[in-house]
Amino acid sequence: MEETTEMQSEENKLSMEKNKKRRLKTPAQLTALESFYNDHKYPTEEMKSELAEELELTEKQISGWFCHRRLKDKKLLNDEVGANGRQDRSSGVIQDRGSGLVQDSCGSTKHGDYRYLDPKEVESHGLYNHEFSAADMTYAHRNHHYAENDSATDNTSSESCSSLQDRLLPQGQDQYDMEPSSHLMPNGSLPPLNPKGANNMGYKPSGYLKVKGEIEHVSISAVKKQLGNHFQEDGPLLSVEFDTIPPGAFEGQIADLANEGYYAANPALPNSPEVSAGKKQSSSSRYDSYFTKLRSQDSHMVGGDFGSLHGPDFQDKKPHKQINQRASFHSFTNHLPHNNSSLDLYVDSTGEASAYNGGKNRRMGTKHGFEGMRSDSASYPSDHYEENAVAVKQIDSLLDLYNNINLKNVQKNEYVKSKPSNSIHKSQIYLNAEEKGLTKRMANEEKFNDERKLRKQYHVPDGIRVLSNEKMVAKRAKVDPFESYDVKQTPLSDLEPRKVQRSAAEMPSRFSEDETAETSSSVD
DNA sequence: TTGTGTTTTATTGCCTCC
DNA sequence: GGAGGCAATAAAACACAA
Repeated sequence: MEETTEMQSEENKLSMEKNKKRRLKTPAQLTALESFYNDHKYPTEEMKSELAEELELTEKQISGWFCHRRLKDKKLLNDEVGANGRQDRSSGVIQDRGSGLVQDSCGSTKHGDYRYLDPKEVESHGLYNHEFSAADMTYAHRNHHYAENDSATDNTSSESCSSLQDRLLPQGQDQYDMEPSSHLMPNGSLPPLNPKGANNMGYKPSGYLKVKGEIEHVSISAVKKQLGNHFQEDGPLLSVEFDTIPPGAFEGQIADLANEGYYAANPALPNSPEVSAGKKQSSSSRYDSYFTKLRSQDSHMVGGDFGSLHGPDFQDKKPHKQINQRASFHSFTNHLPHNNSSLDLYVDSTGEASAYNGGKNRRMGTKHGFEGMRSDSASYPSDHYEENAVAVKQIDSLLDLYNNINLKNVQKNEYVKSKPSNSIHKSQIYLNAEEKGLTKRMANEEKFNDERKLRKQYHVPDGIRVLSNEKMVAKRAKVDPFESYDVKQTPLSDLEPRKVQRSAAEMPSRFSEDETAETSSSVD
């Protein structure tokens, strides 16, 4: 009797061990899932089964994972909103528009959260592919108008179609990178932050926040634009405290606007940080179809040669910004946390990189390009290396499959033609992203090595979550006009070190606690 | 080493839509 | 009624400080 019980318990034990209650997804699986989630938050059955097959998981697991992933996104977004709610209420009319955006990133339809689009609808209707409805196009067009009007301070990411941009910027990373001044105050100091958000979120502000930041930036940049040369980057912070508008400032800009469209001719303000120059350059050229194409591609895909864009001054002033910019396109390959360490990173002049993670266990890949990506994706404990290599191949094939599908649609779309940079094949994007990804990551790693612990604490795959939120917000907002604005919340990876470095006493007195994050986005 | 907090995974129940 | 999704919950796995 007892014997049988023992035997049964033994069997149970074995069976328990065999079917562990909880099995952690392998890093490779997570990478694949995250990558896929980036593009498809609501995968179809087909996708799920295929994914399940590729990853050797059950469809149930896949479904569950996606479900929880969406919940996670939602929760994070809610946290973000909660942490920044007061700021939202203080943003006036423009903010109202922003607040109209739905916070929920999970696409729950039963609560009527999404007044614009159901996420499923978005996906099934191929918003990615820009098959907008008339209303969508109207909205997008309006948005485009905003983007164009703000292009004087806009940056290279000012493509009006956020979804396209999302496709272009799988992680939305380059947006941050293209916005160097968002990380620095005009005097080179670090902008104040929203400590609460930085603390609590553990990842870059995204989605609603980003949109909201951009929304505010519209007004700020409009003022900047109008001020033109009179705008002082090192002056009082816009939206917080304005200098008296110089006499004639508006006339001059009106004339400029009349002559040059909305481009506020203001080349390279003396004190203007790279953004101004960079943005203006990129935006001003947006209407030159050819150069737009080139620059757009260059900026987006190559991360922009900011050295040439901004000249040596900029480089001298903000060397680490250059690093950050070079590091644009933190592609989807960088989905995994903990693989950041600066200690042994080196990027030589050819862009070739050697990276050995000084952390626990991540040995980074050594080459850029796909190899870099793969090694990146496979930068896990050695026992996962082989597995990762296989999985990354699987990711490639999966993403290619769906990306190609999307690409076909994208290429069909006439709208895309006006946005050349957006029509780039995603695989190409990935390729470029991968080329840049490693250097960027390494640069970031070098830059943010000190905060590695903090990041680890949150298990934040830097790009993913942010992009996911952003993408969702953008989708639901019907391609928010301000998605294209370059104003971003400074990535947490940028924020945290500053948070550490800057004590409260160092904070500019004019920043209230709530203003910090807001202003940091507004300043640039 | 241990306790504690956080994250991730799995399960269940309920709701909505078809 | 079934499918799919969300929300709540439990528990394992993990990270980290003492």
